[in-house]
Amino acid sequence: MNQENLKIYNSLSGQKEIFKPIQPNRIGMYVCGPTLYSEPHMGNMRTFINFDLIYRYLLILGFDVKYVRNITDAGHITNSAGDEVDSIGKAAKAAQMQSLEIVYKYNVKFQALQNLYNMLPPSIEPTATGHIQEQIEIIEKIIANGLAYIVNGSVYFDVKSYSEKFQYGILSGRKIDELAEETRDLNAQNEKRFFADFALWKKSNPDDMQIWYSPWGDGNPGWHIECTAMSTKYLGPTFDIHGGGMDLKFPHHEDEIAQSCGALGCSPATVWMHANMLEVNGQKMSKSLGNYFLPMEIVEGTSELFEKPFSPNVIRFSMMQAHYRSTMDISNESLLASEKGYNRLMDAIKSLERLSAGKESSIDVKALTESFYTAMSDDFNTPILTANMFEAVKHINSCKGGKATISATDLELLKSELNRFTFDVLGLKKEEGGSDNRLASVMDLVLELRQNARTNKDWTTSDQIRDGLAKSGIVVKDGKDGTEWG
RNA sequence: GGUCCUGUGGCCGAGCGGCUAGGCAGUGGUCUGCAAAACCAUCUACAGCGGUUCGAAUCCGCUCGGGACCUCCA
Repeated sequence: MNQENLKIYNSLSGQKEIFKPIQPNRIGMYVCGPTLYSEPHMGNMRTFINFDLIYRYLLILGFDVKYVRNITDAGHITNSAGDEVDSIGKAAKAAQMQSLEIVYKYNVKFQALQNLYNMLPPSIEPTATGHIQEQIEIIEKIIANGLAYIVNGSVYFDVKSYSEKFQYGILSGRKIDELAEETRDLNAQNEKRFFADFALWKKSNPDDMQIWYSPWGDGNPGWHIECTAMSTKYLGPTFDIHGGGMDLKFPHHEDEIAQSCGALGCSPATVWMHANMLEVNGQKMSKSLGNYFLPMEIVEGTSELFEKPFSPNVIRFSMMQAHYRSTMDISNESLLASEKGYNRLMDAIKSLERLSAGKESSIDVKALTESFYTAMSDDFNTPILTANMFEAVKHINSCKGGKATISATDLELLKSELNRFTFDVLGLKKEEGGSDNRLASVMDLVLELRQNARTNKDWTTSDQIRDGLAKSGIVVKDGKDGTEWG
């Protein structure tokens, strides 16, 4: 399996396409990151975990990937009704903090969550406030191209003029005429000439928490312009992959396309990828519905929705059992099921290390490991990948039980590929432990004593040892060729 | 109201014209001092109604249900 076989579903065309990087072997990828006005919830994390998976697999295929994920730390005042919706400023006022204090606070948490869920750091995590100048420059270009207008210190994108040269709605499939009918009565008194116009720069209010200077007066950048400015700066006018949550498709990504075309004359990305929503009882997890929970609540077991704590690995694995383009329902039951499956996989990987090779293999190991690549190269199909990995699990267990065999070559192949896909692609964290030599020698002694008891059919003693160890979290399993612990 | 997605067995979740994934749970075995695990076998499916086709969960139409976006949102 190689780079040429990779297929990716492109939201722009609505179909899977063979992926062709703009430059051979190199990929520029931009993913819309979080707005840090509160702690990211599990739904937010799903998107980032999915793009982490995609990033990881692209690396495995040997691409040189530049992965840019922004941090939105500027409040945006872009509501079409003209209302103030500066979420960061609002949170700051409520906490009697400054805007960047709020952002910093939640950024620390976000970075910790990245670690917790074993996400690789992007190549760059640029911030909106660090790129005000770049945003102003893009806006100036759009104005110079006659596709934006200034009203009372604010700048708006002129969707009607834009539509004469470009197709507004190309990504989301929306048509301006249809949009018009629905919203015509919403907000009549508005600075905007046309309801679909959106703010590139918004004049500040006296009580704004953050204000920047611009050629048009003091104000705030519009919501969409930061992504255009930063993606252009770090990846160029057109790059390979632009990703984000499904809910950003319209208007955010649509407007990004308009801004890039309007300023630079070209669409920012050749491939658009959208990760689908995490759901609770069939409904999108969201702040406003209140059906969300925080990543730490589930790991610590403090959420009422879950009867016990679940490890980040289990949560991540459970996400990998759903496709990134499908909605995923998370529940106590689904995590319990994933936890058992996860343990099964991990046990098999441990068993694989101890497996001894036979003369030949009773199954086609090469075809099996190739199926891992086939699954992932088909639009990152992790449910198929995990299904195929469980085929490997089954075979490992059969070998262990003496009902199947594996050759030395195949054993090495399976070891390297299964480990690669488990840890490097799915991004499950290797569990530490087992490296403590002192514990290992103590356990050898304890298990020897227990074995003596078992030989003497002294079940009271042997069970006492097993139960006692269980209290310390050490599980003892009596197998055919001796006792395992872990 | 508009645009789009979706409805798979007890649960989660793939497949998207033929060969009926996978995980969890259930049932019956094997193994086992017991336990746990594992292995083998097995049972529950493609919302409904029509149509296209030699053949449909998979394509088309209608009906019913669920959801997303259209306003900040991962």
